[in-house]
Amino acid sequence: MTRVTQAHIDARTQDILGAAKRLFARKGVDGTTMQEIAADAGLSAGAVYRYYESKDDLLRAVFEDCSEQHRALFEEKAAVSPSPMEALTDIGRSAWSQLKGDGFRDEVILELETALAAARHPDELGPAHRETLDHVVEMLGRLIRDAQAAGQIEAGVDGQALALTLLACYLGSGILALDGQDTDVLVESLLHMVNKLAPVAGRNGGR
Amino acid sequence: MTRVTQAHIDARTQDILGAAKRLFARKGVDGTTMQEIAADAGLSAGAVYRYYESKDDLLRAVFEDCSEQHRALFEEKAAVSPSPMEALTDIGRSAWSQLKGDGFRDEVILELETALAAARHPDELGPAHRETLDHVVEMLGRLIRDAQAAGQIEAGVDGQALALTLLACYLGSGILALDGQDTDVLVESLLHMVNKLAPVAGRNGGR
Amino acid sequence: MTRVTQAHIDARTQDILGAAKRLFARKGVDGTTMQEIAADAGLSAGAVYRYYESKDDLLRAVFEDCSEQHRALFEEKAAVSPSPMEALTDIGRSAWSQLKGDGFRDEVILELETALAAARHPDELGPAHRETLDHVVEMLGRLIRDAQAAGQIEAGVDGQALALTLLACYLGSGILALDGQDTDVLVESLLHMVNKLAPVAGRNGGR
Amino acid sequence: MTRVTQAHIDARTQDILGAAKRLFARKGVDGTTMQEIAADAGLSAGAVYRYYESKDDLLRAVFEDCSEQHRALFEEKAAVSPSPMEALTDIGRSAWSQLKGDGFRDEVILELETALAAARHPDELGPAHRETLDHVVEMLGRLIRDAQAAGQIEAGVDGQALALTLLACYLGSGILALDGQDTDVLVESLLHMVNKLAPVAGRNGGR
DNA sequence: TATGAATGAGCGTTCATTCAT
DNA sequence: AATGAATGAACGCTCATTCAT
Repeated sequence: MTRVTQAHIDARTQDILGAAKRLFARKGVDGTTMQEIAADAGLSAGAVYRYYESKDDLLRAVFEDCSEQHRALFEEKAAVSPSPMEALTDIGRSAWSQLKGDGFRDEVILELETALAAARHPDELGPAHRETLDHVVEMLGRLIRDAQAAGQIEAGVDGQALALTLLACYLGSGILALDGQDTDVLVESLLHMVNKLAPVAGRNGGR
Repeated sequence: MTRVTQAHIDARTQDILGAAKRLFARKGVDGTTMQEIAADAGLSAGAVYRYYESKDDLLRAVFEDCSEQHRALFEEKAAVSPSPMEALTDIGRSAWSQLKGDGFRDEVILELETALAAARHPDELGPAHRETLDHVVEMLGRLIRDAQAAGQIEAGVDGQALALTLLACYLGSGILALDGQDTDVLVESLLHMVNKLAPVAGRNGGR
Repeated sequence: MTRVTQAHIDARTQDILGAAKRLFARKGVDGTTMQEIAADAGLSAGAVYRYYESKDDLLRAVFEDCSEQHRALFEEKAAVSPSPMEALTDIGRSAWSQLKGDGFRDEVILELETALAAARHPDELGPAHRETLDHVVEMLGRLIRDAQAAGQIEAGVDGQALALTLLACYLGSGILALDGQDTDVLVESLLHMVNKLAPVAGRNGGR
Repeated sequence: MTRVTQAHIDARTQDILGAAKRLFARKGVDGTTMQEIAADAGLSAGAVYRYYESKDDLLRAVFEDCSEQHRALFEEKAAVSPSPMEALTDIGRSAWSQLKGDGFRDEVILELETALAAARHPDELGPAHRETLDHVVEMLGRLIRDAQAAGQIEAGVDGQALALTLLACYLGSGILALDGQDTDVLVESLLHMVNKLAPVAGRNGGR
């Protein structure tokens, strides 16, 4: 009998989540009050608790959303490219270009917060965080193995290790980007190195 | 001729700083009370304020100390090696091996906290953080240029970009290490790639 | 000719009152939310306010209902018995037997709550509470005087005082029953004493 | 090295306990804020938490103190009297006379609150409350048995039941006293009945 | 210099009550 | 008449900081 639709509830939930992400990123989790989140979401203090049980619960939702975003970022590009190496290149360029986007600064900060929280609460948040990272590594690893099968990367290369390296580079780039460093040149440098991993014969190509 | 020597004061100051680093890393800055820091340092709550004006002041000192450590980590190894490439390799191996050390977990966490704090307070903490990173990049860049001069790395490589890449990789490895990922294979993979940057003639050897 | 009949309204009012009594008794007045009462009565949060102006208003109704119950408890039995002494005995046994009934636990608790509320708000709730007690005392007093007139209790006994004593004993038994004490032996002990109040001649019978 | 003695700490603890008892009794537990308790005890809001972990903890202490008081009330008089019957009489008169004392009103209210709390939280508070009551019953039972041995009360009387009856009467008198009823005549009425329990021969004297 | 009791502002959270639908 | 989302004041509690000793 209520006029309030599920869509409305979902919208509010997203409003709050968005406000929380924005504020947690900019002022820190402890530096953000529930009042502020509510106000930012256009609600009164108490109303937030209809949608999230507690600040902790909200924080968990933010972390989850964050992981989802990161997972999606790498997922999308994986399928479309014609060759594995091109896919790798595309993913790299697109991932790094996001780093410069205005809205992405908050995502990076939240990824760091997530990592910290996971490190401090290994039992509650650790598994989820690790799973997210594992997922990305796995996807990259698969791409690398494909590239090896296609003769675009030396067979001797440890695909898992390389995947980890690329991920580490991406995460670290986030930190550097936060600091205002120019990370555009960084991805080119990285891609250059990856290209050098092509088998010599293959690189020399059609001679 | 006070009874209290400067040495005593310095020792106390270090006690407090150490306690703060340990606790900030493990429980978070806001999750740590001044009481706890004092207790951990063997002092009463009020005594801390003789050494640090405020919690913020103490936090600043922790960040500074942290930066100092990172700077030193890369500095040491730079001088001793016979060839630039070997120096690079040494630095990489030693930096990454530290990541596995038990006590280093705290350092990594604090580095992330520092990065976050710098991102949130660009005016107060940003410059110091950026300077620390710049310092490392500069040092690595110098080494790379030396390696290029010595014919160990292609002349065409952008030294600055490569330095950034290596640093990003190191920072990201910290996050992965926090998560329990094996970062030993990572550094080998990275060094392998760097080695591939040697000029073709050089790599092809005596032909 | 509204669709909503008075019967419907009354039923709702009773639903709410019942829910409030149950919950107030079990969780305390402050420990019970209007939401809970509404839910227990099968209504939404806001609907309660159509029947009771406020929580305080509802509480007042609960107290009143409670007093009514107590009054009725003693009233019923008073009329039917053939002799005053038997009436007294009947009332005692029936009152005490109720104490053991499962549903009566809540009534006892609410009686205590009423007493407390009356003590704390002598002006608003005091008179009503006192009147209820007075009513019972008066009824018992009348019975006792009847018993004296019938030679079943010494003429010298202060009827008012004895009535108070019996009431006190009943109220106290509620507290003991709440604690799980066996109050069955209690009433027998009390009745035994009351019987001893018979005039010596009467007790000795025809001598 | 502190100037603050244990005596000072104890005094504060008592201040707070006293304030809590007073306020809990007069305004109810939920109607009393920690602020008020602190203010009444001459402290700031936060200071209370040095002495009591939480409001619940403080409430527990109030209940305990209350039980202690009740226990002591019956204990004292038990020893001094020459004959068991006289002891019983003394205890009765002294217990009831306290009921009229100004400061005792609060104690009675708190006893009711304790009973309610025990009824609602049987696992946490129930045992302690029951123990207190048992203690009093036991003491009265012993006195009654002594009186029986001394020929002052019929051997046929169930001592335990009589003890319970006396206690119930006392507890109920508290409620009546709260209501402003005159409980002085009540105790006399009760003692009169107890005296009637003397063996007939004894009461009739040597004949 | 060191202590630790005290302060008090501020936070997360609850819930009686309102009101648009 | 009924709903239930929203309000917002108020509470219990924490903790950085101060200061008498």
